[in-house]
Amino acid sequence: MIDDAGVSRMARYDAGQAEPKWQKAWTEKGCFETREGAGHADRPKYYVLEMFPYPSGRIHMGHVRNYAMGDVVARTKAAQGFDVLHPMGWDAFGMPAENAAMERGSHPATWTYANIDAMRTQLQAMGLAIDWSREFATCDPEYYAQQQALFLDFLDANLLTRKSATVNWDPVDMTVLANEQVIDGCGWRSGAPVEKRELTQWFFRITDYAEDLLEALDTLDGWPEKVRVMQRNWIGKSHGLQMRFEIEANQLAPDWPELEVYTTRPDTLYGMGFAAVSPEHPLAKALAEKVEGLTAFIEECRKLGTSEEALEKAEKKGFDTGLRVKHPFSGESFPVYVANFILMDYGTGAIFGCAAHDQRDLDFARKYDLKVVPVVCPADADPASFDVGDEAYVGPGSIINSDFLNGMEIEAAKNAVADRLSAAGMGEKTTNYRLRDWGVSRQRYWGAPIPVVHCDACGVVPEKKENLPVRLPDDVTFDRPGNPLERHPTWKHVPCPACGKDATRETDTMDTFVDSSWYFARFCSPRAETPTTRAEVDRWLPVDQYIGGIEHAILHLLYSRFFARAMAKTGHLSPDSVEPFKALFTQGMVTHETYSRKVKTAEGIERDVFFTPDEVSRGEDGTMRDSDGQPVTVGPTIKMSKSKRNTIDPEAIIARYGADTARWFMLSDSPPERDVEWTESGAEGAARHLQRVWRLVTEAADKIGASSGAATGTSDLRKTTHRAIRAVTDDIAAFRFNKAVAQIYGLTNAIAADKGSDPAALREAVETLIILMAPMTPHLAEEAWAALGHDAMVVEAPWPEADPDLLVDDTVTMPVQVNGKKRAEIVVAADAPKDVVEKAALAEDAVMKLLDGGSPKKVIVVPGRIVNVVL
RNA sequence: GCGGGCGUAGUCCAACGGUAGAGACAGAGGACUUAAAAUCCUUCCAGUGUGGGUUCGAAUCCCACCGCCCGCACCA
Repeated sequence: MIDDAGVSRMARYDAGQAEPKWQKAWTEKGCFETREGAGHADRPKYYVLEMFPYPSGRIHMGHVRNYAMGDVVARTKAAQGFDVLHPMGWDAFGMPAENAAMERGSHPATWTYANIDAMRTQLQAMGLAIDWSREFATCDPEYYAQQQALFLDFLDANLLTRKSATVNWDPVDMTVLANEQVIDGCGWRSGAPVEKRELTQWFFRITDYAEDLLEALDTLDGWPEKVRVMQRNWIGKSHGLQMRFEIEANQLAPDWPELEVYTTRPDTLYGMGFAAVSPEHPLAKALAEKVEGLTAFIEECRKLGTSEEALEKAEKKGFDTGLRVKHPFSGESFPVYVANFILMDYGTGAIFGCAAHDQRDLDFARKYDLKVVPVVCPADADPASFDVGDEAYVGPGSIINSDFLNGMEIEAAKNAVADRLSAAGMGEKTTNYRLRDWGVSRQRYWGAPIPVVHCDACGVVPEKKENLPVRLPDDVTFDRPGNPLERHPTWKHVPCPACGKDATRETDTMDTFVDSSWYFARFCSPRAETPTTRAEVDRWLPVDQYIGGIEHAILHLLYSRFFARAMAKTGHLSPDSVEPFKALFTQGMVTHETYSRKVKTAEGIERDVFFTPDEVSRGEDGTMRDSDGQPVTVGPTIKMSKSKRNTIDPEAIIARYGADTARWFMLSDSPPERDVEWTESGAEGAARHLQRVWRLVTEAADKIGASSGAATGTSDLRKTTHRAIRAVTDDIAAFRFNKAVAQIYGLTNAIAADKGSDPAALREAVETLIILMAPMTPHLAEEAWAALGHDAMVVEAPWPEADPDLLVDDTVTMPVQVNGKKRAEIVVAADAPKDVVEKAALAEDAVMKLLDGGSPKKVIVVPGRIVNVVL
């Protein structure tokens, strides 16, 4: 940027100089520190929280957007008289720190805390209104000590269980994953296909709360419907029947007199064609020892399991075990298969197959030539001839081919079957959930150690609370895969807390999602010697506004809801705080164009090579790579990502334009829930606007001088000012930051266009502009506020109130439609009665011409809005 | 396949069922300047994805279809 002559250089707003100055001023005055204890109990509380970052080392534009939004809320609420809690911390445990340690031969803590320092500096450069005195990282022993205390309390309250289970094993990260962390059959972090393993693990009993977590979703009206739907589906409640089939006498499985299945369609019991169990079903395992080929089949299923399945569009495969079950009513005999499409995780891991009314069962039956009997007949079909082809019929209808059920509707038939089976002691109605217990054991170092000891004599013994924290040892190595805690020479050898004999520590650590499931509560009293202090959590929780990415719609948000319930049960939270987040806002992503070229590798494979925005320039002939002057392909606008190299570094933007510009641009244009595209021209436009505001303010400061009388009258400028107050206030409250920004542009334009307003009205307009902008561009606002002669800071200024008298007009311009088409405009008094408005409309030339002397069929007058004349 | 969302100027986006345009970006012209930058002024551009319906009146409500995005996905 070329510097200009001295005069205009003086006039320019220098963000690089102003921003650190005001950040220092805020910090010195403790503007954002929220007091504990009595605090500001006279003021209503407001807790605003953005999802805390993982300390990867650098902030990205997604952070800028997220924290800019939260900051607008925090600053606006503070100006509106709320006692605001707006803290920040670090979600600091997890695999990347271990990976970094492996690569660099250093310690995860070194890497993590260095990253935290770097990111704190970057976040502070954004000028966020954060109470940094409450900062903590989840890897601080002070934090995980309290998490271990929670774990022990949960254990005591039967909220935890230790059980052997088939778990998802990530072969790359060499650790267990929760169901929620398996995406398309692959580990959420490593992307490697997940394997099944049998391990003894700690589980939080989240399924005990399945019904509560589901029902309470209806009360979360401050949450996006989308997220509630996703959680509802995840919990996956279904009503059905758990029933038992008698297994016919055989040599193969003499210990198995019956097979238990779960069904939501007991009405189709007479349509049964086969029974099937999961390859992981105990019966399958028992049979595998005796039935030739079954072991191989099960092994094949296990391997295919999850990854290829998606590609191959799930071909149904089965293995006839030779076993047969008896129909409970007809006595008919049906084969039992082991089938690859039966999930062990759901229901009982076994089904009865009704081919005619379930697509999967039909595919399977056609393949193995099994019986297909339609038992539900649609209303418009002939029961005598109704049959299915290759498409199962799943719609409503009446029951056929089903003995005592014939003629019933589906619901009645379900009940009839359930009644008869339960009377015979062969089944009962059950409610089933898709939600599984939350397995939290991880075979990793960089996590909170699970505070239990294994003793040969006493079994699993909880560590004593006074011995917390169970600290991670510092002297560990990462030169080999696996868990360093396991192979540490001394760490795990401890006396049993119960009997004092030699025993072994648990070497598993907790899933990092545990860390983030209660940090919002810890912020209320971050230095307490207990996990929470009731006075503080009772004052602050629930979080009034939580802001973060949609990617946490299930995992983090569901776990946190469970944790709040568990903490309430163990006395760490009020029973009123079981919903930790009163309102949730999920912001969109930050996107950018991509720049690439097709390049052939040595093997002759064509692939894309990407370039960063810094490496290319847009010219008249298209977009070129600077280093070689050759064109690049401008690709789709997608989420900023390292792999596509379409990232913009916030630090560079702040250095170039200032934090206010970055914040302003992030809030402009796109609605916050939608994706926003970062463009160079957009950023420049934002910077230009801030310069313009600065210029208007300094010009106005000259005009206003020292005059300080209150503005009076009803000038256009005053009306515009007060309308902006109303609109911006409403827009910010409703998370319509893009509209608030547009309103501020409107007010800015009005001030720029204003010629003759009196100094008082001009002062009012300019000061309003500054205060309305302050939540978004706080540094510029302070600088401008000072330029107008204020000694106090704008953060201390109260939010303005709109004067209702200035929001209404005396007269309004109303369009006049004839048959829905606009033909004229009339100007009438705002409170003119309908008949006056009607008369004025009908007196318009254009209307009279169309009326042609006749009288209208109807005249609709919407006061203040429109007149429609119907001929 | 199921569920949710979105389609409005060249672009991003506004519009209680009531004049399609608040605002921004980009473009064009002009002013200032030796020139450029910066700044200021003026200005072009769509009738709302498509087809129906409800209504005095539809971008908005309803139905169908098309396109894009996001979840979930053998859940018995």
